[in-house]
Amino acid sequence: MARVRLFIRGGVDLATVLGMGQTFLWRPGRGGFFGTIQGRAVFLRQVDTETLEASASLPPEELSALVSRYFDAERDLEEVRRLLSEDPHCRRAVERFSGLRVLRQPFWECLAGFLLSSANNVRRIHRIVRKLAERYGEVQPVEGELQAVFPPPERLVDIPLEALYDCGTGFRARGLREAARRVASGEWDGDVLARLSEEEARARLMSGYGIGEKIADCVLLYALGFLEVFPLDVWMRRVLKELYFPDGRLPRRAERARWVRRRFPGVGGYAQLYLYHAARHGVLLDRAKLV
DNA sequence: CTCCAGGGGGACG
DNA sequence: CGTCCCCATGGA
Repeated sequence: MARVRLFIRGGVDLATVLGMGQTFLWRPGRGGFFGTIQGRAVFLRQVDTETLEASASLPPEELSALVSRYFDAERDLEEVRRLLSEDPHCRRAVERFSGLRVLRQPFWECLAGFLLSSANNVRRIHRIVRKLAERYGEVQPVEGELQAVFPPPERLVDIPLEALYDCGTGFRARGLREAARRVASGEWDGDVLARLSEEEARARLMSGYGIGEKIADCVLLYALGFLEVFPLDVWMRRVLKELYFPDGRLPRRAERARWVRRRFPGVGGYAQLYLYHAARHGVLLDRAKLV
């Protein structure tokens, strides 16, 4: 069992980043968080704003590299925050919430999580993911506890849909299993997709059942490193309508993607992350009025 | 009971 | 192109 400390450039708010809805693989416990990275049981703890401590059954150098990549630890957030602050609404969100980061998650675990996100809520996505891990994932010891990791794609390929339903997946089971097949067979490979153009990678993901533009964009952003991608979900539709087009009418669906790309050049993913989090916490929108 | 949750597919006009 | 309904499920 190795335990390492990592420096996260620009800082990180661990509890927020792990719980806000860009990953669904973490549960709080023992003053930190237990979860899965790349099929490994990992324990994470916040030491100070720029320091994390990580434990796992791995050589220290491998653990360090795994977690460092996960948190995109070398990214210069000051530059990102500076660019975001040019937009008044993003600026408010940045001032209110420091320590948000776009994670760089393992491809399969990210894809599975967002396949389960459709017409769902964050708490229940967590519950479904945990159920799948408990039922089909390997149990690994970490930090004095036994942690069930999220199952690799090969493990889900032959599970009957009814068994997945029983974990609470609902109608998302078909898409999840089909995606597991493509990843297990090598048809979809995160390293390969990450090297394609944004458009080509998105198109390939959208060829999968249950993966439309929004879910594809979340995977491009949170797993494949396309930081300019701005996922358009229900919250962003509210934000655009209330904040950016308060009088006029919302641009047509196809128009919105181009609009956000031009509005937040190069940092669309961070812009979306901050707007999403702020809106959900009633900082930019009157949440009571909308929900 | 209805409505909604970080959607998407299919059938319509 | 847009709009409608359906897809499971649990909480408000």
